[in-house]
Amino acid sequence: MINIKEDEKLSVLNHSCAHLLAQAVKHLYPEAKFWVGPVIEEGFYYDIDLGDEVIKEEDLAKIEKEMKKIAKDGKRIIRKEISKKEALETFKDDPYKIDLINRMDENEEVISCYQQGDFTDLCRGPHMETTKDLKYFKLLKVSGAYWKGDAKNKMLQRVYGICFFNENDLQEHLNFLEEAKKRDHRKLGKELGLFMISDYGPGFPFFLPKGMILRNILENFWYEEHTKEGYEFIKTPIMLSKELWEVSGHWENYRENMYTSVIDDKEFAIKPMNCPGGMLVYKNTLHSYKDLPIRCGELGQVHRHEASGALNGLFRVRTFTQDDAHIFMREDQIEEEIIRLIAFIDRIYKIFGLTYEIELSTRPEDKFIGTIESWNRSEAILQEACKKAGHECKINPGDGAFYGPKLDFHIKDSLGRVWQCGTIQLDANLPERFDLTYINQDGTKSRPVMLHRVIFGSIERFIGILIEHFAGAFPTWLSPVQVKVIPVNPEFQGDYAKEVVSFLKEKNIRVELDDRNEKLGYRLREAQTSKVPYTLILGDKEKEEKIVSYRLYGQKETTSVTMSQFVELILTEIKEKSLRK
RNA sequence: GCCGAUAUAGUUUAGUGGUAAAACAGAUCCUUGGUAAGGAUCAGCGGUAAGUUCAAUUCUUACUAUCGGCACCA
Repeated sequence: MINIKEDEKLSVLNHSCAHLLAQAVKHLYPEAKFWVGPVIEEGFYYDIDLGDEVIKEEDLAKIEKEMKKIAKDGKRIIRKEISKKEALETFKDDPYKIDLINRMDENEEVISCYQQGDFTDLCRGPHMETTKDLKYFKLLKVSGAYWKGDAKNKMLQRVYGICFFNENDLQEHLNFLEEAKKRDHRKLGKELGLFMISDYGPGFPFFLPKGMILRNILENFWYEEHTKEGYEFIKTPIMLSKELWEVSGHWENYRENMYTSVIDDKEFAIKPMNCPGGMLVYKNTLHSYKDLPIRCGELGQVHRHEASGALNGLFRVRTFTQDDAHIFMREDQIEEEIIRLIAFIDRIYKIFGLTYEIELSTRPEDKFIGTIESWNRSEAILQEACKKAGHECKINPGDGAFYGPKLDFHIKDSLGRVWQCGTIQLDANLPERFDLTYINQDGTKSRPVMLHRVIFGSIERFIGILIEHFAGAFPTWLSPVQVKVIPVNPEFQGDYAKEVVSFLKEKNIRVELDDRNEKLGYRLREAQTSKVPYTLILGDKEKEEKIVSYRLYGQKETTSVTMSQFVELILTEIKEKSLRK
């Protein structure tokens, strides 16, 4: 996927296109007031206040037409430098621009503007020389957007677009958007029978039999890998009393997202996170310094009341299963444990063919518990460990959890889109709140520190990402159906087909027989559209010679091998968790 | 939650102020086929609730859900 922001020339082009958009909007809606029009990874947008008027999807064509007209006229884009006073005068009719000017640095005495024909905009630049260069653009969508990104503010209208230097690049980008649409996990999830969401439970997904196979494989894989890494496992209750959430700080900091209920006059909350339960498990027994680190994993189902507008297939749901674990350590073990964890996460992502970047999210401005000193210390430790693990680490200020800073893993899928999945959160606060201790060599008590961490993030979201990443054509080890067996004529080779099916089933291969009275071509086609990795075609030749002819997903030709050769081939592929070519 | 759009069969869509259509999928049958799309027959539909109207799937309103964003976030 193209990142406009990272390409200097494309950035300038798109920035100029944003001005062109504003100019066209001004022509069509003279009352329009303008906030800002920055370049983003996928093009540009402009935030506009139209008073009572509304730009709708169908108006975009009209605006585009006006933009083309202005561009064709090809006015020069002229930079002007004026004083703050002059600027306040020039933009006196636009309160948004006045706000921008007043927010500027005291010592920034000279303010730059860019003029093209009848339109002048406040702007640092740089810009293209003339509007003539703006030929290959497309307006993509309109929506509301809060002024200054703050939900307390008024909503402006945001128009998104993208601009390229030639028709080909533009077309390529539009094709990419089409491709992404085809891979939409909501669409594929429906087509492949993986999951559903009912109107009776918005944000509460149902897993269907095929999706359940995928999910069970992922969970078993998770248990296996964590066992190798020295984890032990627990399951904690979904619902716990209000007092617990008061101790953990969730009642104070997270309540608006929690489902609560009164039982026998006592208030309870459904867990939005697994940590407090994990704390209680730790406290259940005494711990020696020799036992640390304790790595305690839980595939824990949490419920969070997410805003209705945030829901999106499996990506944003109201109940999901975190592949959670809490690691309790001595202070001197933190760094080593984090480095080890980063390597673990790296190994897991590689198996799926996913690349990633790490970001450090620091202390939120208002909602946090603990002291600023302890936050600073934790942030420094995370950053240092990340560096020592050989990874660069961008800073994402103010995005930490309320109990601690975190390293976030941003996964890049096969289309180059980015998703946040894994996170490692360093927490010195909850051990304090829950008064966790361990016994030292000299018999005194010390406070452990803990890590919260997930690798998939949520099983649901991760499955959504995998669906889109693989476009529904999962590697064989993950495929709900691994082999489809099709007798050319069920009447003549049906028995042989059944024999083959039961043989494969014995080897724990997930196999389906298609001996419907449908044309061969039709059944083959269906095997392809259901994205099954292997289709076995069994005719008289195969039956007589006791062989099978297999066709790989996405390929036309077939290969004939003996049964045992085929089993060996597929079992090796499953064992090695090979990615499909 | 906010801005905007959408809601018709299992799915994808068409169409209409006079009582709903197609394709695919499904069922039964004919066709017994080496890389989908021959035939016959059948079954199935207007998110919910109000309002306007002689008459509403069609117009209006509210609600609900979904989609594109914003805000929030695993």
